[in-house]
Parts: sequence; C-alpha cells; structure tokens
Amino acid sequence: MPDEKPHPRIILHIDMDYFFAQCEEREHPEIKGKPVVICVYSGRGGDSGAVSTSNYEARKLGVKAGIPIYRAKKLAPDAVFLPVNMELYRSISDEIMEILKSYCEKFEQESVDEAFCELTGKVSDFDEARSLAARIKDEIKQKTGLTCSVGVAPNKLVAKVASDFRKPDGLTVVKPEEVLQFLSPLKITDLIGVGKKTGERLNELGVKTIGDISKLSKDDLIKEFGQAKGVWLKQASQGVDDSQVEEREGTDQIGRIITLKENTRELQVILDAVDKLSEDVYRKLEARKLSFKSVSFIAISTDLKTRTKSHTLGAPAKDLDIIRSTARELAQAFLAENPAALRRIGIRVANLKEEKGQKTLGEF
DNA sequence: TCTGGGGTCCTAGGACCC
DNA sequence: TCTGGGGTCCTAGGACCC
Repeated sequence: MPDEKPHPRIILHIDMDYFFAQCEEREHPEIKGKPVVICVYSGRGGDSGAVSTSNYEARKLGVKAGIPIYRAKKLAPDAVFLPVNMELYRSISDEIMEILKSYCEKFEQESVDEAFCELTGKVSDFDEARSLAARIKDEIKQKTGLTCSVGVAPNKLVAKVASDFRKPDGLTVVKPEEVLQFLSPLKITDLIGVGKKTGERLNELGVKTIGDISKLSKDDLIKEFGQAKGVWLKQASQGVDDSQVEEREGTDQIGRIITLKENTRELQVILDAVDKLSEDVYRKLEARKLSFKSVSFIAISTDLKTRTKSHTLGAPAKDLDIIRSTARELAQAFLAENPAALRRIGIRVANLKEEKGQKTLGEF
C-alpha cells in the first residue's frame, strides 16, 4: 500500500462583512463609526422601500436587512441612509475576487460578496490552511481595505456554515474530526438550505438543532420532505456534502423587476412598464452578448404573491423587439386570467446562450 | 404611506416523441 | 387490438439565498 494517503478536501469559504455598507464606509471615511443603512427605495416616494444591508452599529439598533426603511428610520434616526450603488460594489468585488483566485486551485464565485476556494492541492493539512486563510484575509485588507469572515472545512457546506460562525473579521477552521461536534449544537436555520418553511416543519417534529436532525431516520425525513430533500437533510446534518467547487460559467437567467408607482391592473400602465423593463433586460443581455429562448412575465400582487407566465420560442433570439412583444403578450394574457391588482412586475429571459458569430479574441 | 431586487435550484404535471 | 413506458421539454410555482 502507498504510505501517502491523500488528505481530505480542504475548502475555504469567504464572506465579506456587511459588504455594501463596508464599501460605502471605504468610499466615505467620514461615515465610519456611525450606523450606516443601505436602502432599496421602491420609487413610491418618501421612505417606501426596504433595507438591503446595514453595518454593525446599525444592527445593534435593530436595523437589519429586509425591514422597511421607515421602520429603520424610527430605530436609528441618526443613521446614514444611502441608496444601493451596485456599480461600486461590483468593482470592489472584482478586486477581491482577483486576489482570491490567485490563491486557489479551483474558484467559485457565489454572489457579489461570497466565494468558495479549493485549497486541497495548495496545502498539506488544515493547520497550513489556517495560515493561508489568514494570509488571504490580510492581503484583502491591505489591498482593498475591507474585512471578511472565512471558514475552512472539508466541504462546501461546512465551510459556509463556518464562515458565518464568527463575524465580523472571523476565521473558523473545522477539521474533519470536528465536523459533528461543530454542527450539532447549531440551530437548524444555520444550515444553508433550511429556511423559514423547512425550519417550521422541523420544529413541529421537535427538532431544534442540527444534531437533532441527524437523530431522525432517513426514512422519516424522506416521508416528511420527499426523496431529494430528505436525503439531503440527513447528510447535511452529519456534515456530509460531496458538491464540488466549480467555476460558474455564465448565468442561467437575467431579469429585472420593479415596484409600480401604485397598485394597478390598468393595461396601458402595465404595458408601458413592460416596455421599459424589456429595454433594461435587453441592455443587460447585449452587454454580455447572450441570446435567450424563453421570456417570463412576473407579477406580484398586492398580497405579495408571485405569479409567472412564460413562453419559450422556437429558436434562440436576441432582439429587443422579441423580448418586448413576447412580454407584452404574456402580460395581456396574465391580466385576462388574473383579477388581482399588481404591486410589482418583472421581465425575465432564460435559456441563455453565447451569441453565435461573436468570436472572442481567444479564438483568433 | 408597511414589506426591494437580483438570482439558483427543485418539483410536478402535461405534451410529445419513440 | 388495446393502450406500455422511458425520455425530454415546457410551464408554473415554491423554497431559499444574498
């Protein structure tokens, strides 16, 4: 037998701390130390809209992602309120991801402020991985001025839970032999993939912690949650996850959604909005040189229920005209079938492909 | 003037083809 | 004469995430 047995996978997950708010602090040093609240204004006037994220000073006052802006103002009247500035966050994100890529064997960006790194071939054990993680954090801090929280573990699932474990500016390493004791006392919603609904159903079964899930039999979990989710829950609760770190290639869908000035089901108002949304979606597609094959109209009624209506074309298309006319037809058909007034509407295209006939430089 | 906007992944039923 | 079953695509909806 070979005496060198391969060591387990070593995966790093990085999560930027209160990212949007931290970016704003970097751009406007004078606001540092004050509560900072990043807002998505709905356009209905005044403080209509929701909080996207906030820094820790604001969180201490109870201002968290998702709450209405007017409530945030009541909780933190002296806070700095800023609208989301996505371009800024994207450009800072790019700087960070470049640094990260240089360190890892495989790289997977998960969102504007999160990523996975495979370190398996770069380090020989978890102690070395810890030093490397610390170095990565330092370099990001040096070059971009921002702090992040990092988790290192034998798989993506546990690495992600670990990066969330100590924040901000945290570094949590979970070795293979520590996985079970690390997970078992945590609450079930700390498990990525267990949200409100699944959490409530698990609570009804008397389950409070991740350890409690692992005590249920696989068969019972399948009975309650179906085959796929049941099996996943059992494995996840034991820290088992075989999913690979994979470079993502392109996106699956591109959409844009807005809140209407007022609730309505008036055809002309909705068609005007559809036209505008179609143009926005078209611009995003064009920028990425993508074609699409299906178009969806998304409607959110005043009770906040989401409904969709989709159409798939016979062949991929790339023209604004096709997005607009398909979306218009879907919107009209939707209104004919649904009596509710609408609060928000959106357009989405999917089945995206690189546009043909557009050679990239690499192909010459 | 309660409750934003961008995504991913999964499921289920029906159409259609072989 | 009776009527199977597998595969794939499409539509709609739901859960979840940042």
